[in-house]
Amino acid sequence: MGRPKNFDPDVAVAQAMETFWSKGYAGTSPADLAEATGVGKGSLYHTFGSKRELFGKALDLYGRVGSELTEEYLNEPGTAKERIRAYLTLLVEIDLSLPAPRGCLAANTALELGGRDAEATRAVQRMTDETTRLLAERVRKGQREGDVAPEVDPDVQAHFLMNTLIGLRVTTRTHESPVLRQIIETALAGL
Amino acid sequence: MGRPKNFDPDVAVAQAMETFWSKGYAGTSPADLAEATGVGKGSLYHTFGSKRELFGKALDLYGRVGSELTEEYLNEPGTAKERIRAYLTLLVEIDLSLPAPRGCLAANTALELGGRDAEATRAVQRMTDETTRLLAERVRKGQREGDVAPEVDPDVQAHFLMNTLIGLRVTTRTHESPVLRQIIETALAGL
DNA sequence: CAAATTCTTGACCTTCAGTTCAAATACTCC
DNA sequence: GGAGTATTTGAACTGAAGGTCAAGAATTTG
Repeated sequence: MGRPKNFDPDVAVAQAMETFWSKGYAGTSPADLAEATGVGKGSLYHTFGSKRELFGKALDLYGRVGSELTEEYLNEPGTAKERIRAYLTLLVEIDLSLPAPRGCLAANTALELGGRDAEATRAVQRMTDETTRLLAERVRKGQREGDVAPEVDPDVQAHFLMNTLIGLRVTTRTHESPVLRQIIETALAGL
Repeated sequence: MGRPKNFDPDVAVAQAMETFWSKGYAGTSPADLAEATGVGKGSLYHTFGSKRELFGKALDLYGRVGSELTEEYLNEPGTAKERIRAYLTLLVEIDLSLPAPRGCLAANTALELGGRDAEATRAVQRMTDETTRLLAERVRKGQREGDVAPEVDPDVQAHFLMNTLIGLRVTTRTHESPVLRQIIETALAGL
């Protein structure tokens, strides 16, 4: 009953996510969000309550999409080293293909809101933990399949790779593809 | 001639640096800067021209202090691996000892202003390049002294370590000391 | 001391971020 | 069609960010 929405909230969240990703949380104004979604400011507030809540939804979406992509990509055929290399390379190349690299929304948020926004910090932590889990799982799979040495500690290795990944997505802001490839190759030496 | 300044601009820049470091560029208001420096807003504008220019000075100072610290710390007695371990550990522990970790001003700036502020991006790039250079030099020294294998490529290794360092200073926002130590240890395996 | 110069203070201005709201609009059910 | 409900729209509000400026205060030079 009542007037039907003339926009899809899920689509709007996705568009908001892109905007937050490119411009940061503080750097995105309600006017920006209205423009990005094609929805009036008032409507956005009516639907999402506040900028912060919309951002929360955007972060959640980012986490879901990211972990899906990670899982799929890591588990295509190949050795652990090959798949993790492909995964890291993919993320870097996507970012570099953009007019302006924007890194990882989670890492950006950790830096922008870390400490000052407990909930955002927790959300970021959940995402990194999830990715770390998937990496550790993939390393274990590699050990079962014999392409990763048994003395490697999957959890330690996963934390290390996650840290490298975060670094890469900052380094894309200032460095070019060849350097990034070398970093990836060096990081994979332990596998 | 004229009325003498009743504050030291260099000190004010240092205080501004701390504030930008903790709160980010956009998150720091002229009022914040006035409070942090104990200097009136008007005076700050009179001396530094604009918030952006003050930030530029703060970034420069950060670069100078950082590269000095890096050089000294890396070149105390010990093997390359020991000294680089000590250096990475130092930075992480300093950050963790703070009420709220604030990472690395350069990395924070790369994420906050990367793309949108060409000069800031260049400044950050200069700093990372400088640190990378110092790391590469230290690896070479290790090779001369026989504690680093000759087949290691110092430049590649330095880029890799720099990337790890950047990652660490984001990861401090969400993770605890033991995990960070493991990451450092894993990253040092190539030395 | 007067003149010239530079710095400080704090009020003031403009712009915009973030949000709210009243009125208008679109729909369903009876 | 009218009642009731939900959404849209854009105007309007509040507060603060970033910056400017006129007036006065502190100094050196003559």
